[in-house]
Amino acid sequence: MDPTYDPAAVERAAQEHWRALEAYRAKENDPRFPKGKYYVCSMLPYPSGKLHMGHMRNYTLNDVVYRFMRSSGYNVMTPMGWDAFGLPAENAAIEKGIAPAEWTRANIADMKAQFAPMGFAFDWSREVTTCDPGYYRWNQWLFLKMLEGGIAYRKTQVVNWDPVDQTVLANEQVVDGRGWRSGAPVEKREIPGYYLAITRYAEELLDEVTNDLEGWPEQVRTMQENWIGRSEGVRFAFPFELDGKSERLWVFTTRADTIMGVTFVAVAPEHPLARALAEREVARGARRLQTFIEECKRGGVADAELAALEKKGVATGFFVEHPLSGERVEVWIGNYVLMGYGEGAVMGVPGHDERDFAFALRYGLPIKQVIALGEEAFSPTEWKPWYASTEGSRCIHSRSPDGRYDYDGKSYQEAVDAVAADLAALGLGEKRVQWRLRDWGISRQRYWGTPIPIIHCDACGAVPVPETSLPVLLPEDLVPDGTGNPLAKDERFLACSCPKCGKPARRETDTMDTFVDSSWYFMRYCCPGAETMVDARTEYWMAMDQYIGGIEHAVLHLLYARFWTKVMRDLSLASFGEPFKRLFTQGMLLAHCYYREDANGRKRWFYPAEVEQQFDERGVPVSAVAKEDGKPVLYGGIEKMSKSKNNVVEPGTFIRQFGADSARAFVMFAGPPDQSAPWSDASAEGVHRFLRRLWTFCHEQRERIAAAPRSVPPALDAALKKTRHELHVTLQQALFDYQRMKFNTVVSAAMKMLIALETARELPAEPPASAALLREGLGVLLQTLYPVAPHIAHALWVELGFAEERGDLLDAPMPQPSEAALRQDELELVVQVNGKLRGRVTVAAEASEEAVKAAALADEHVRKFVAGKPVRKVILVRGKLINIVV
RNA sequence: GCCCGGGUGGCGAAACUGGUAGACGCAUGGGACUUAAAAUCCCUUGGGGGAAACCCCGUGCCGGUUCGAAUCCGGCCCCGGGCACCA
Repeated sequence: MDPTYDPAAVERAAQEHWRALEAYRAKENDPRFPKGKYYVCSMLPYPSGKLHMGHMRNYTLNDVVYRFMRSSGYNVMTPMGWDAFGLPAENAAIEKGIAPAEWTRANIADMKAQFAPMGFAFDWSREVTTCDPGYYRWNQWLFLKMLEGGIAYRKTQVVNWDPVDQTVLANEQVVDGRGWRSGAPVEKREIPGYYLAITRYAEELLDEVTNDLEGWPEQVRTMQENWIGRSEGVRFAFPFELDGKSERLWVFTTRADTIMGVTFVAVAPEHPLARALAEREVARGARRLQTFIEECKRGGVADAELAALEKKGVATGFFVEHPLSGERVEVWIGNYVLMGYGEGAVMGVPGHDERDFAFALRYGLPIKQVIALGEEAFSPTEWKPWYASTEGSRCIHSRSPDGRYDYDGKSYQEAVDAVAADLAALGLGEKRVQWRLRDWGISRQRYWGTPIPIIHCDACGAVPVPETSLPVLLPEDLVPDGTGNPLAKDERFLACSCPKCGKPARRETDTMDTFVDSSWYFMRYCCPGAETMVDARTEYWMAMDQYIGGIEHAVLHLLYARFWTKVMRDLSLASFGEPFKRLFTQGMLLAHCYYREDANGRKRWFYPAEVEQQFDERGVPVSAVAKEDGKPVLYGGIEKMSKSKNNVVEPGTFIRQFGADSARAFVMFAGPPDQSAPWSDASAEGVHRFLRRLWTFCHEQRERIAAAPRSVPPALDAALKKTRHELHVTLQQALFDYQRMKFNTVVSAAMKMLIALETARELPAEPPASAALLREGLGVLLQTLYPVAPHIAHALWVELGFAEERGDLLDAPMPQPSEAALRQDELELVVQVNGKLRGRVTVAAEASEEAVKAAALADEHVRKFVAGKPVRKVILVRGKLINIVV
């Protein structure tokens, strides 16, 4: 055994050992694992080319779960793949002039090589690359099935349009309302596209996320619930006449109880009525409405952008009829009304809706109070939150002029019911459940994605590509130039014949949203090489037992994957409707950043390695200087690792110096895995010191351990007993923390175990008992540490002879705390007086309540604080504390 | 703007269901070893007061519930994630 810890040698040897065994190759129904399967998977990475410490943290988490579950007796499988389609490859192509395919494949090779030294337990035989035709053909195939089943359909969508580059822009590519390359103001443009009817599954998606997904974080469940957004309300119509025709303007409201407070209606700029009124106005020679609608087209389509807009509107001078009061209500066009939600029109009740209130104040519209809450005073100039209250509210001034409809005195629910019934009787409305969720638009006017398998024929229209002609291959040699979609300029791709009539036709040039790729890749991992989309092996591994990924995917990806799974279930491709039993959302890895500003205010960011931090005598960081010139740099705080701030920490250098185990252990130790944590070289070296100390200790003790008895004798002296107690309490906590995925405290536990054992080394106990305890303790320590730092654990496990006795660490069962070691004869209790800590007493474990009280009151320190005052109450918390209230 | 999180020493954090705030680690200061440095080891380290025993204050801010609050409730401030074409 090498007396000094050489991580490179240790890691090479351990990896070679497990490679030779093909240790991570998972087989269905493997008889070695009677507890059954366990499928753990991390969200697949985008192959950007550079692996950073953030990846390291994510996949270490995954690996720790793998190893812990395997040590617990499960047939564990963990795969890896690449989310290979997407925008960054096109951007790289524009910048470097190389085809996205080439760039992407080179990146994958690079990243795979960078993964190698980390020792992750991936079963690479299951690798999925989403830009491979063997994968994306099934996106196309399922899309065709969805078309057949009516789940996929075509309608218009609104996109960001760059008028200079003649290109559709992603929201990300719109910066301050302008195209990021051209700088031209972005416009909204309507174009046709394909949609998937996720709203058909809204009820089920909501119901299951609320009631069934108990293994999911509460916050993600809440976010999805709110996203799906079920609301009960009333859909009703304002009748009107236009050009002699009777028409209806439909709206949806959750506040039908305020219907008598309507003083205007607002429609979206894209609403057919808005267009009709604008055209009518143009015919009369005015362009006020047209101008406003044009104005609303400015800017992008991102909801965050729209929501932040100043609420503006324009009166149309056109009136509709209030369905109950019969009053004339003016139609406005409002920039805040979304065509995609509800009916694209809303009733305006300024008295009881904050947004309408502000709108009415701005444009001098009447504000009518129709709800009262107790004695609260209503002011038409100042908004108060109770105006929108539904609890304890009563309708007032809610009587139609003809007296036919009267809701005065009714509560929220009574009024809603009555209004809905009255509208229904008129045939002008009914109760309705409205979803916030919108159908999923999957068409992208981009090259690097799955081609949508449609052929456009002048005679037959949009014709699906026959199943037998799949996959529609994406040409891999095109180089986008930032204007338009290169597929639309590629004659080889475009030219085809209509599957229906055989005449020359054109291929659809839109590709699919990359969320399609990530909606089912985890099922494909289960069945490498399958000739169908999925097969029986998928049924074995799915549903996934533990899914791990970033919180940023809480809604979109996770909702789409759930939807996709349900569609597959309904097509009899899966027996399960929910893909992920347990979900863990990991936090980001952050890093310090440093900069200097030049005369023009431009920032130059320094790599952390170029900077030296200086501290005052109390350890408070005071300033940082650049190593190159010794002059100060400014501290930019702890930020998300990004290229632009030069604070991306790459694992390579650290691993070469300190080893993968140190890097793995530190990223686990840095903080709770579900929260963001900063990378720090100094702290990481601290973890490395721990591993080195462990190695040295094992080396020192190896002969004593070799000669030690295999089990700890039942009778131990007090000092050994105490050490063993500490060890097993720590083990118990570590096992609990493994289960709840708090791996930071697992690393702490391993450190505490080493401290306890180092202390035990000094104990003057009789040699065999203390050697036996050391042996037991190191065995426990190595197994506790193993999932986090597998290589060093493996090496020491072998060196200390555990492998010979108990087999390979991979499959050695996790140790369990011993009841005997956990038991204590005496307990130390904290004594509080009026809730403040005033003393401690040691009592026998099974001492009676009376005896404990007596002991506490006898403590001289406690007596000082009780000091003759009458004891009003004594609270005893078993095994913890006693509180004396005086 | 809307939805969801988070805020504890100089720093990363711990405290499992309301019960000893700061485990474990980093950094800092002091010391040992060394010709020296590195490495290693030991001690100190929330703030204030005190010679000491010990006392007071302290978990973003304000208020409440409780024998007892980092933890529960109400209000506020700040930071982060998402908002449907970044992945």
